[in-house]
Amino acid sequence: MSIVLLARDLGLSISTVSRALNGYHDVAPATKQRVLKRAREIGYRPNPGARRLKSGRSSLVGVILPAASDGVRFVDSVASSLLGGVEVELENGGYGLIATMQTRNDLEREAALYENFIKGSWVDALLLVRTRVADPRVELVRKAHIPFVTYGRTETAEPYAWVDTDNEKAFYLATLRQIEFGHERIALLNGPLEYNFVRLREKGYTRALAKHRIAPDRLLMLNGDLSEVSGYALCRSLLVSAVPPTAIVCATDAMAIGAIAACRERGMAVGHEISIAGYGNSSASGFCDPPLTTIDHAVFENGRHIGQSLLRLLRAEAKPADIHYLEPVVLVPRKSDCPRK
Amino acid sequence: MSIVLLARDLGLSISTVSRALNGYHDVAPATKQRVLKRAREIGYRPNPGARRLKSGRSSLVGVILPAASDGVRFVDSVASSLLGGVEVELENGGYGLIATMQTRNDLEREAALYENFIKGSWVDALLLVRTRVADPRVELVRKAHIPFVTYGRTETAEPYAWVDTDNEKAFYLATLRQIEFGHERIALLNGPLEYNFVRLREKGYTRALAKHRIAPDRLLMLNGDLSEVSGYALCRSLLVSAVPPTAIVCATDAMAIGAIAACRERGMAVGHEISIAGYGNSSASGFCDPPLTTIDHAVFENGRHIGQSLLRLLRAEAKPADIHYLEPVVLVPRKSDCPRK
DNA sequence: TAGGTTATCAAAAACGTTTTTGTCAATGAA
DNA sequence: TTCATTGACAAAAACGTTTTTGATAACCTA
Repeated sequence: MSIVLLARDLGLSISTVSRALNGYHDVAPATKQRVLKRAREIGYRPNPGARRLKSGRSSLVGVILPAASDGVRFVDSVASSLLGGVEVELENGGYGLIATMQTRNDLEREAALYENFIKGSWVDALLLVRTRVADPRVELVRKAHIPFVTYGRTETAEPYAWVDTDNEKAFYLATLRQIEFGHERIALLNGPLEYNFVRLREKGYTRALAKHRIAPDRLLMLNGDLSEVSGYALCRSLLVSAVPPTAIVCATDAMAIGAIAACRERGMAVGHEISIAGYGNSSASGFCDPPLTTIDHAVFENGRHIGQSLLRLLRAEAKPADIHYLEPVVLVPRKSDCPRK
Repeated sequence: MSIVLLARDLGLSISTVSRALNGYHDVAPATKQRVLKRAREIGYRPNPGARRLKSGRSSLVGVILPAASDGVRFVDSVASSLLGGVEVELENGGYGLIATMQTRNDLEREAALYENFIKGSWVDALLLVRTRVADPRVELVRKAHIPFVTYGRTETAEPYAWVDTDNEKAFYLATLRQIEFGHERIALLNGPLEYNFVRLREKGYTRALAKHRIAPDRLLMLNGDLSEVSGYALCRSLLVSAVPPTAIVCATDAMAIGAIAACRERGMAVGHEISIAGYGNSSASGFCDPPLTTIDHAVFENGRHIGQSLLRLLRAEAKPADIHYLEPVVLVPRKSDCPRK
């Protein structure tokens, strides 16, 4: 009964206080100031439940953080920076960001989780992360008529708002660099094919090969999870093959670090006898041996773009079809890749 | 107006439907089943806002994820596993977990954020992570009379519910191992002293030294952030000092990896000429060169303990003073540390 | 001066639940 | 048979907002 107390304290009606607080224009400037001042003094905070119940709005954007499965730990990789960027922008617009965890990743539970989140009107808009090639969440959320932005693209007929890193360009650049180094047998250590970014990285890789008329070799395109263990295991299998690659581009720095370990184990000098590149410019990438050539991209900035896009959608300043942002990438040359021997 | 529709559909009163749904005992078993069945068919979900408004309860536990500052990125380090464990347990108890981000970490904003979260009755209980030695949040939350569990301990007079990793033991073990290797000049590369776990790690370190009557040397106890960069810089400064250490224990694997890089740069063979140990058993720790001797602890299990504790508190099955759980640690010996030359 | 605007505020009706207080019949004890 | 008890349901009052609709006075315009 907080707003009634505030109203009583001020000698005003509840409605006037509410309208003053919400910035309506049919309240006298002087009164408005008086209300605002007293509200601050008294420490009044509108009950979010009541507000949401009445208006249907929560001033909150939601994100469901995917389970840490397949070694693809979204939370652990970029979440901190990305969500930080989102939050910072949303805050400017008077919105908050809340996250909930998805502990299992079977499709049914996922759908139920999203349904609950939306139907419960927890949030006014949604951020979808770690998009898959065919992602049922996009349709599910669209049907709920709630604004949403995806981090990463997906295959769908209808237009939708997305922000993505230029994964294709990244792997085009990384692969091209190996080709220019004289390599021809270049392996790709990639992630699970269900993820869209994995397809895009493969696409960039094959495009670079095609440009130089190098036939892609299926035996050199391996998929694991994105972890060090996986990078180690896949690289190991490559090295013992009949015709091992002379260069390896990896989907993550973690995989590259695993791959480096595998090479070291076999006595191969990475950056001399074999060429390896990673992706992500992780904090460790500059400190492994040899320092990793990798791809850098501004995750925090990406988060800010997402935040801004969400705001524009919420304010109906833009249609989903208008919101597409491809974050540029930049290759960070270090010592792990090298000309062909 | 969803429950009224359901009630109308069933030919029952709203109150009976509500009581059936909430498991009261003054509704006939047959009626209860009928209500439950129809509710499921119709896909009825009580409006969380209305429920919260009326009952004051949200069936939600909240956690505020600290900003990624000082290189101490909570979200990126253990959050995924920890929160996963929390969520899994809470789910069993009919509770959910929501998180929000803390983008800045000045004290005022922090207090305001927590105030909002609590006063807005967003959550029924709170999880406090990354505790500091003197942590104003504990008092703040206690005053709000809301159940809470801290991950990590803090210095406070009143009893409170905590779950923590045995940081002291971890560094006691790691340091002891170096001593048994014959080292006497053992450095500690630690984190910001404001964090409680940092103090505990220092305590474990000094306790091991004391046991063997080695006088702690302030010049060997360095504090940085917990990143690779910091480990690199601190280690570098140690190596050029008058009497460099022969062993280094680090507060994180990341720091250890930075330290290894610094040693390599100066041509020192880690695991032969100099001994280095990390903490956390990160996925990278097994793949660096040399593989890192480190401390392992079950973060997910820790999360589950937190979840269970939260549930017991919420159900008033336990008092905060009864809830103390110290997670055991285990040393993982690898190749980065070695007997004194 | 009369009629219509506008500026400022208030009354009251929701929003969808939970919970308190009844009601009414059936049951048990005396 | 009578009175208290119990079992199963319903009525109605909140919870704290937002929003629609009104009301009043002051201000214009003609």
